Amino acid sequence: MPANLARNRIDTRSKVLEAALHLFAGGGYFNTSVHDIQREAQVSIGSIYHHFGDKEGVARALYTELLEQTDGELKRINERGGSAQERCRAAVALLFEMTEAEPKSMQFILHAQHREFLPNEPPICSSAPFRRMREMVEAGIQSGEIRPLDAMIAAACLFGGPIRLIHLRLDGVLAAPLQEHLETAWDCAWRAVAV
Amino acid sequence: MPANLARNRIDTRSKVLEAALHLFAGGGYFNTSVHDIQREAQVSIGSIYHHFGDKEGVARALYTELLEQTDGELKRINERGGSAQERCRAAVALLFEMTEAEPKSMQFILHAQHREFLPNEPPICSSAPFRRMREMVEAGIQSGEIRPLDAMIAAACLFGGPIRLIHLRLDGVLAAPLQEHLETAWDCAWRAVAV
DNA sequence: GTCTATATTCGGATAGAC
DNA sequence: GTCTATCCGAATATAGAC
Repeated sequence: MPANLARNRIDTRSKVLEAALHLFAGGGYFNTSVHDIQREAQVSIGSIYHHFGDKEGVARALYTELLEQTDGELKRINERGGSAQERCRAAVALLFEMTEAEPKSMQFILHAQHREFLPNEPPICSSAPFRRMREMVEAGIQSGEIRPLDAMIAAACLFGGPIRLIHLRLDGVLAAPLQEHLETAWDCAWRAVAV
Repeated sequence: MPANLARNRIDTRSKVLEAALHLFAGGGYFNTSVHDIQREAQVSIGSIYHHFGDKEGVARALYTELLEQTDGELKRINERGGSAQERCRAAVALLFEMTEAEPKSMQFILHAQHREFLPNEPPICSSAPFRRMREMVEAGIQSGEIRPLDAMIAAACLFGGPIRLIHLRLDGVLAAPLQEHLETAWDCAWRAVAV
């Protein structure tokens, strides 16, 4: 396959996804028309339908792409080894960094109600990244770092505070970058479940 | 004003709101048409526009009504007195009870992205109920029950876990009623911020 | 205040040339 | 693979009788 052909294909595809992310994160899926995406991406509407089938296909591609990316980062944290505490803390740090570096992505992953426009997707909390975070908590329970609670409950209690802060930041309620709150937030989170 | 006239007016209005809540909570605002509401409420579409102006008006009425109701309950908790710890715990218990008793209301208040369809509303976290919960936390900091953190951060850390659990329950990920997790969830939450 | 019928806009999706 | 022009259904909102 000629390189420039592949390049063009990728370019169009990613131009669409980038535009869609921008618009979905800003006004939401339903307030964004395919015509809006087309205009923003500087691509014809025919191309969008050619690549993604329908509007839902754009959202689905974006969703799975972002989740896979996030899951990859979490996987790397796990592979670095260390205690459950260190891994969980690194996960929170990662989410905070992502929120500051890619607020739109975070907005779309965490803040949107996907089931309203991707009816076949399972709830976000049973997606790969969330499962992986739960696994970290399970490991912590096994190793005795975390109190012997139901893993699902413990994960909610551990990550609930940090996730709440991400929501507040995305809503513009918190003025300062999340990193400035990392130490405090992590301290609180860990106290909640530590032995 | 004749009683039956008032009755009818209230009946129509509340029939519409109940139907709208059902549909909004089930499929979301944008997947619900005014015709759907009309059908579900057994009311003419003209009545809906007469009472609420437009579709957004229905959502707004529902939203403010539910928030006021919730805020009223929280206010009563505050008026009962007691330590900040007791009040905050009562707030969590209230939210858990509401989730089980009125899952649709909770879904609509907590889970929906209101800014997508009520563009003029402030974010939910700056609404009256959330403000009131933050005030409870501030009182706890004043009284020395809670560590001297930024009140916004402390509130997020304290209520983040329980709110996360509510989300999980509404998504059908948790099988058991939230009340069964109240003791554990509160214990974790309080450890996060207690002195 | 409530109803039915209707207007109008808009947005998702397709056709078919290049 | 990309483009433009077009179709068509759906959904919001209104008109106007009762």
